[in-house]
Amino acid sequence: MNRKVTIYDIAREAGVSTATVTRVTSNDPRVKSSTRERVQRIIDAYAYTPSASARDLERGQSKTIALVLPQIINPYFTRIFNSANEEAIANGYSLWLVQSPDHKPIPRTLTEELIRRRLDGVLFAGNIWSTDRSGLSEALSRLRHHMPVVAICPPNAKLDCICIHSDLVGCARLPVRHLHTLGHRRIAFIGGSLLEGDSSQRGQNFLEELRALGLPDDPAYHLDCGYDAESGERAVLRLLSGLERKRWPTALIAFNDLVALGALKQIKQMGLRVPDDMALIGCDNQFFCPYTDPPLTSVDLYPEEMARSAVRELLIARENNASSFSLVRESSLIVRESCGAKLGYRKLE
Amino acid sequence: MNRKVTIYDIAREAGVSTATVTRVTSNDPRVKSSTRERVQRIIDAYAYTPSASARDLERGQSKTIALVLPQIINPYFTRIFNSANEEAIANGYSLWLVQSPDHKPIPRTLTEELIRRRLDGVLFAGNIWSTDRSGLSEALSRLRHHMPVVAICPPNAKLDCICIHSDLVGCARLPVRHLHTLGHRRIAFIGGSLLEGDSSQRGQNFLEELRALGLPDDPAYHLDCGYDAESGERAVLRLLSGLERKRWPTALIAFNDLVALGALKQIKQMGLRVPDDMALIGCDNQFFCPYTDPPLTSVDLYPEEMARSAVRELLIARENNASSFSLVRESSLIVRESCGAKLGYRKLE
DNA sequence: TTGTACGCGTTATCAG
DNA sequence: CTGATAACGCGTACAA
Repeated sequence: MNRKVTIYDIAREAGVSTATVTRVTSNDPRVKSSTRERVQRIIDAYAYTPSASARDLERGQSKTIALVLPQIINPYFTRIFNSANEEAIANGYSLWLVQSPDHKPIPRTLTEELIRRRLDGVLFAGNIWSTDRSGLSEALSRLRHHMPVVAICPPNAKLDCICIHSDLVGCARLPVRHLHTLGHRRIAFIGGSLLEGDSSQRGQNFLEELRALGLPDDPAYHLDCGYDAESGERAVLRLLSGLERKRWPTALIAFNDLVALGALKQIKQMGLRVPDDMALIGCDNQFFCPYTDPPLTSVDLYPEEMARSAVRELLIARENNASSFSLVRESSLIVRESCGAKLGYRKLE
Repeated sequence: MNRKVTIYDIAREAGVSTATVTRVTSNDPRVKSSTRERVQRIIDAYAYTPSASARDLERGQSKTIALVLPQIINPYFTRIFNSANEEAIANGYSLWLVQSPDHKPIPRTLTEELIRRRLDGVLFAGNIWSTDRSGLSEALSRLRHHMPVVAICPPNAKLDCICIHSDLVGCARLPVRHLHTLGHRRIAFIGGSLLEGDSSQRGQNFLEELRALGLPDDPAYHLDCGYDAESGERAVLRLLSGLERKRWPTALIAFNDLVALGALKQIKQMGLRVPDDMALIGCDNQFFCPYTDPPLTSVDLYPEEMARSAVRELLIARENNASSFSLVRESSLIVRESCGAKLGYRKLE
């Protein structure tokens, strides 16, 4: 951890001006090759590396974009990070991962930090628009004042930023239709929230789909709960213990695969078989889906593609700055065994 | 995205010097409260935020440390990130997550970038010391020249940096002893590698433990393979199909829970029951362990605590710069059902 | 092809 | 308590 060697040291040692050193480090062709070699030798000898902060200061930008996530434990977000990271790097940017807890206002310190660093953009993902998140629009508009903002979330005019959204309709329709085709009539939805934030969309669309098919949308058939496995366990227990047996749903749709994982355990624990007694469909098509018992049917929202597009939009928006909504790709149902289809199983009413 | 407002604008508008503005933004007490208020008003009105790069340039440091991971998909690394991130923030630092693929040299561009940014430290985790990673020592020593380096990895003198390591002995001993106590005599180990890199330690310790207990350390009983679920599936297939039935192991230890997940599926697919026909123990105690069927017994290495300590060491090492090895906490066996103990199951030889 | 000189936005120092 | 001014390390016109 020595004294930092600067461009001056190199210039002096090589007997050239700092401008020439810069030309060498930035591969500017306007340098005699003999000079270049000499300078490069000194650079190597001194292990000189230009300072990023000095360059950023000069250029007025950091070549970095931020990804703001509520958490990273859920592998869904991991996939978003990975994909966004790749795309950023491919475009010569760095990605900075920041966490901002769900269901809480975006901390003032966070937005300040983003601005302070003169980031070239921010990408939000994951339940941004929760109702208990006061001051969200203010935070976003303050950010927008300084850099392009893209959110992976349901289209929302209030947000006034570029929204990349997943296929919320398909994501509800696909599993409901599938189960309906298999003969199911009493279908329940667990997890997320019907009232609050982005995630409510999923539940709302589920209800609409039930109505469209003329199925009962009994309020007892949708339970709000959290987003993790434990929530899934509890939700199933609560759902079934609240209904007399003959009104039990024959199929369950979970907000995500984590919830499904918990639900699966609880269903089995209650002595029910999946899919025979209770079909189950999750969402996100996570890595563990093929490995549950039975393997979990799930909806793939293609988060990687969303993240990639989001980064692209961000980079484009640096010129043309407008808010917009766009869907990247329709979701698809990945059929495994937990829904019963693979087993040729057909529910008899 | 307006023209950036600088400290000069604020100073001029408030009729003070830039020094005073700095004093206000940095809460320096040596400012008359009336002046402070006036300046603060202007700052708010203009939404002024000091530039991080200018400050970094002046101070010669970035208040940021890097976490270098081979990947982030494996939730084990997610936990490390989370914990390191928290600890960094608690100390007033930011954490920058960087990926550098396994089994490949650390790219020159990466080390350059770390130095260029004048980071205050680097934290490596995850199979750093793989043999096919040429130039590792060079890369590390180059980094060490500029900033403290801490690695979460088995102690290794060649690395010449601070090593925080997990309890590699306990991590092998615990499951072996446990299975031995339950009556198992033919125990196999799958996943990771016995030859290459950090992960070999795990396999080596496993073998030693077998010998210590006088158990057969048949080479057929340890299979190298990858680190994910698919590897686990394949490993089991390969293991069992290579042995006549009477020589089949009665228990399996997997390199990690992902491998165990795949193994579990394959074992069941072959018509074997877990734990009755084949006991199974994983490693990392991941979130899905309670939700496999049967719930997976696993070893907890407490990666969160390692990461936390690693960050602390890093921050301390900025003064006192020496290489050292240390173990943070002993691992423990989290007993669930896949090993058979909970069921009071006892293997008869 | 090379060098000079200035600006980038802050913070720190020192003088008042 | 406040102000002037010199770094900080680099990129970039502009001049040579």
